[in-house]
Amino acid sequence: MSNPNTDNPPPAAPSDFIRDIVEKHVAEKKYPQIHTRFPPEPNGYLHIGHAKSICLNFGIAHEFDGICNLRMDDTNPAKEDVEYVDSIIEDVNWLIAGWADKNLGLKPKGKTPEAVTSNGKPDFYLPASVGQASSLSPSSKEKVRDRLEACPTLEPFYASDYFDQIYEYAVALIKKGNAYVCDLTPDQTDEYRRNAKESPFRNRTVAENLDLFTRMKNGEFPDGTRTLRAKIDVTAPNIWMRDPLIYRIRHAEHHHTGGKWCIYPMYDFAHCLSDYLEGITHSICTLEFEVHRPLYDWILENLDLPRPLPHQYEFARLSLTYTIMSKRKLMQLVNEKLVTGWDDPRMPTISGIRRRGVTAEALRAFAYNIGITKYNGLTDVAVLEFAIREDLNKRALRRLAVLRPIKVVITNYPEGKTEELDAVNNPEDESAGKRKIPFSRELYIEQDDFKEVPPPKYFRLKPGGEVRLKYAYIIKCDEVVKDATGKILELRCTADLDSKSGGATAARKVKGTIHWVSAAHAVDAEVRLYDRLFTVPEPDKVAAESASAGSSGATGPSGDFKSLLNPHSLEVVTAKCEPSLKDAKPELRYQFERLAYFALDKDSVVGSSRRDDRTAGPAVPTLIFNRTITLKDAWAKEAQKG
RNA sequence: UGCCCGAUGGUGUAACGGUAGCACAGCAGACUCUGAAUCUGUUUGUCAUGGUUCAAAUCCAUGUCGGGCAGCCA
Repeated sequence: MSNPNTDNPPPAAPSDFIRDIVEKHVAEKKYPQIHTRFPPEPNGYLHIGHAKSICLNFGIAHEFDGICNLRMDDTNPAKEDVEYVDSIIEDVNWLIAGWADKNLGLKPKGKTPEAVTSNGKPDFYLPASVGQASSLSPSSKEKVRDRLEACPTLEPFYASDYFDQIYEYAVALIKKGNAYVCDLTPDQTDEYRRNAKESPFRNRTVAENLDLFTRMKNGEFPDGTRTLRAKIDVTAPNIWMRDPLIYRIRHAEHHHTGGKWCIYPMYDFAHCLSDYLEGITHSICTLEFEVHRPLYDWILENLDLPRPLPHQYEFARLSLTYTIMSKRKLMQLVNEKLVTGWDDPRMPTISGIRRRGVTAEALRAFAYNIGITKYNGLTDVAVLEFAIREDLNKRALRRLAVLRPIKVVITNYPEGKTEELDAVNNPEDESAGKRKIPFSRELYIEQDDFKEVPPPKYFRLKPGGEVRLKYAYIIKCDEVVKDATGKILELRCTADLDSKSGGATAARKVKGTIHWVSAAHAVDAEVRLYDRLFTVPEPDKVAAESASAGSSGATGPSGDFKSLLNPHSLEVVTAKCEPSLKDAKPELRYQFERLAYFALDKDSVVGSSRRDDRTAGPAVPTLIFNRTITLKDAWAKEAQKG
């Protein structure tokens, strides 16, 4: 769980066209219970676009007291892997934890609908129709939950668990004369379909089709030599109704079913039936599947399945500025080591976002804020950044840390003296309490907080100028000490020793307040300063343009989005931190005052296992912070104007 | 090219025949021991043209623009 400090109140449930439909169905009592599903293909890591879908599907289940199944849409063994299955489970659990985890549909490990059959029928996890529901008690919902809770080892649903059923449905379609085995090559199939021409194999007998399909299943034919096609209408204006393929031959090991199958159902055939088998009521997907909906309906209707059938609804996928969402391109970044992995904090993956320090609450608030429509828009990444700052502002512990130090000597402060000053942990949350920070004669301040030649409106430290050291004294810069090259070595300052909190001149107004760290007490930390991964707002668009414009050839045929990577997306510094940061905890969030929000990276070694006993070589920082996001910086904007 | 879908300030969304609202961003100011947060104010919008109607962002028609699909991927 991501529970740093405060539990922010959940945002108000949003309203959108899909929720309107669900609400109407609930009012009509059309279904015994609302049942959605989140069906990723395990061929990559989940990204923030999936987070939108997760929040929609689980949000609906949560708001209407329903269930949302997590289902691996794993019908293509060539592209899928257990690594992705595992990451998907982790990411979904993280995102819904403490929110919709009670609405998560899982199943007993190893069970399939067939495996739990009690009367010869598949045992649906929730009623798939009103007719079947009548045999269930009104508390069917609780039964489902009881069943889930009673089983210690639960797992997500897998489309591949239904391969037996789906196969039987295909046979049923053949027997009805609604499907046939086709021997056309891929190229021929393509050509026939484009030209609305019937396959010469379209009118094979049922017996012949049954025989051929059985032999396909038995592995008698090589990949690509035969397919099973639904017999619909090759002249249909919608391409997907022109006798679509529903099974293809793939002699491949499947990550979940192993070597059991050498034929695999296509998405269109597997998906609607998986929805049906799980008793899904609202099958929500993105816009590109809209043209597939007639096929979705056709399959279920032509199998004469009991009604009401699941229904498909489509919404616009998320696009974000300065971000790419294509799994293929993200994988390219990983494979070519342009980032450190799928969970690199610069990646738009859920795992990357999490590692960066963003909380699940913030991500959910973002998903709620952007809404659900059928319009293909481009959301400003600033909306995400706002959600992150809003969340972190409320929960982050304030700390003093100097990223790029300059030494300051307080010449009128006694050598060897140390004071412990009170500092507030979180001004947004009084219950977070206070801590002590040490003050002494030699300090570090931020390089940015001193200017020998200050620009207009600069109210930090300058020669002869005064500034407040947060929680400590007002100091005045008397002297700038430089080396032969003109590099600043240290600033010599005097403090107004009465200006500390409670002191005689504590109320004196100085325009600037800056952060600092006592040099003798400072703790070093590696700080990874992340920035956006791309330099342009629409990397996909630019890449596409350079690709099409580009017989110039320099950027290559795919449009080289990699040339748009921000070379400054990661900068690593060694920061001087106040000593309390020694005890930083991975589950907490920190604000280094006046700078940014940070979270401990998983590479850190913290607590009692800190490697303080290191003997050889330079000290390797064991404290590693990731910059989640900077504070808003009005001064940067002001300085730019000048 | 065929089929499908969409269009409300800079961006994302709401208004479901009856006052065009919210959020982000921007701008200006107040406050501030974080140039943060908070608070106040504020610029900017119904794709176009017709039609229906007492009344249209909303219904209809046409056009324009944008997106999707045309894998034995999902």
